[in-house]
Amino acid sequence: MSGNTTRDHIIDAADELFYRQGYAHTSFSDIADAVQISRGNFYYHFKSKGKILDAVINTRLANTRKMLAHWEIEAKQPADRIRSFVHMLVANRAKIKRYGCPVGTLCTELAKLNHASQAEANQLFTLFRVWLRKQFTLLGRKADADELAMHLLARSQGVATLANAFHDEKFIRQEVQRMCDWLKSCVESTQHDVPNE
Amino acid sequence: MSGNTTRDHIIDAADELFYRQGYAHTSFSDIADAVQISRGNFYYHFKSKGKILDAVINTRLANTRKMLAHWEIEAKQPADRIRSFVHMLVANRAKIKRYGCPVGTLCTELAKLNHASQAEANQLFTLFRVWLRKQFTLLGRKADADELAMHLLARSQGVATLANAFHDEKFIRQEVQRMCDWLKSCVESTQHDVPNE
DNA sequence: GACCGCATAGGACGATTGTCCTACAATACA
DNA sequence: TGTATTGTAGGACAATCGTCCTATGCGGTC
Repeated sequence: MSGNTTRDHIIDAADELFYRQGYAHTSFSDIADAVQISRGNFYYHFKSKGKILDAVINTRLANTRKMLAHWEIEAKQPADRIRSFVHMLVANRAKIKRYGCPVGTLCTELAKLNHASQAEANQLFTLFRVWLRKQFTLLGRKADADELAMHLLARSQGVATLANAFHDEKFIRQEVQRMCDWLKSCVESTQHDVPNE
Repeated sequence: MSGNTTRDHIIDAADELFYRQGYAHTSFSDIADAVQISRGNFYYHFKSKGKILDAVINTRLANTRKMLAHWEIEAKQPADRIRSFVHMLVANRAKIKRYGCPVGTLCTELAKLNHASQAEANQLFTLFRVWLRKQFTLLGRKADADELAMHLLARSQGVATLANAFHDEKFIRQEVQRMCDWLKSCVESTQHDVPNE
């Protein structure tokens, strides 16, 4: 994913392991084994485990920003952009089924640990929230854009949580269809309010 | 909550701590401090940490069954019963804001740990799922009762996750209102399909 | 009072954790 | 070739974990 320095390899391996096993349950030995590096040598690259977490979060933030920007370029219509967001659930359905949502599960875990990097992890949610809000505003729903953004964010979180618990990919497809229907009704009711364009 | 034997006190304390801090992050010392008991003495009551978890899950299952049965007695109309479920989010909003949903966060954590008690914890979800399905069936939505049950379950999970991440109680109220509106439209569309009663 | 079973206290145990330290290999520059 | 910088290996470390063991106290029953 990132560059090919040892530091980047550590971040990549930690990213994947944090996702699969959780942050607290992933030890230095786990990451060391994945990167094929000595455990003690870690502290040359990162001063503490928390610093690795911060680096992973920052990488995720950067990747998310790129993805959101890409969706804006790819689709001109805000409704299509929002569909890109919703469709992410389908695209990642196999991993979501096994490990849940990378953002949601990390934020949930850090909240329980009362970890110092909670706020930074929550920025991942904020990134999606602000972006969705922007799209709903463009849709002509300025007044309740944030509410709609949070609503959609919550629904995707719920889908990921249950798909993970019940190990059910079909449920993801089912709910994505529902979300698309809902989005359609959002657009239609807006077009009804606003006279022409 | 439960009886007043030492064993019950341990289960109660573990229940609360597992909820607040997570299972893995809660040590025997933590529980021992809460119950004011010697750490080593634990193994007289439970052979392993996993056994405590099982006991906690079984307690939660029993309490959930009681709660669901109570909701059925309290309300005759299935729509009102479902409203009881949705309203649970509002009733527990303070704790949900701080610690998320007790069921969702536990299942998510056990999935990451690949813990042996995953299936038992997921039974908590199943309990709600089956109960909701029953209510939607009574509402005359037999064909898609399970889909509607999962849909509502997912939405409450999403609400809990985001309310926790953003530390936002108002969002809970907002989404509960939306769910009630959705439920109303469910009932209305059903009455429209079925001629009379 | 002697005895027995339930309950508890406190500590030993091996393993694992995150952290830190020092010695060695490799590369670049003089 | 000699030297300095950068990266790596491997282990020591204190702390904490879940687990287990043994000694002690408390309650009844003969």
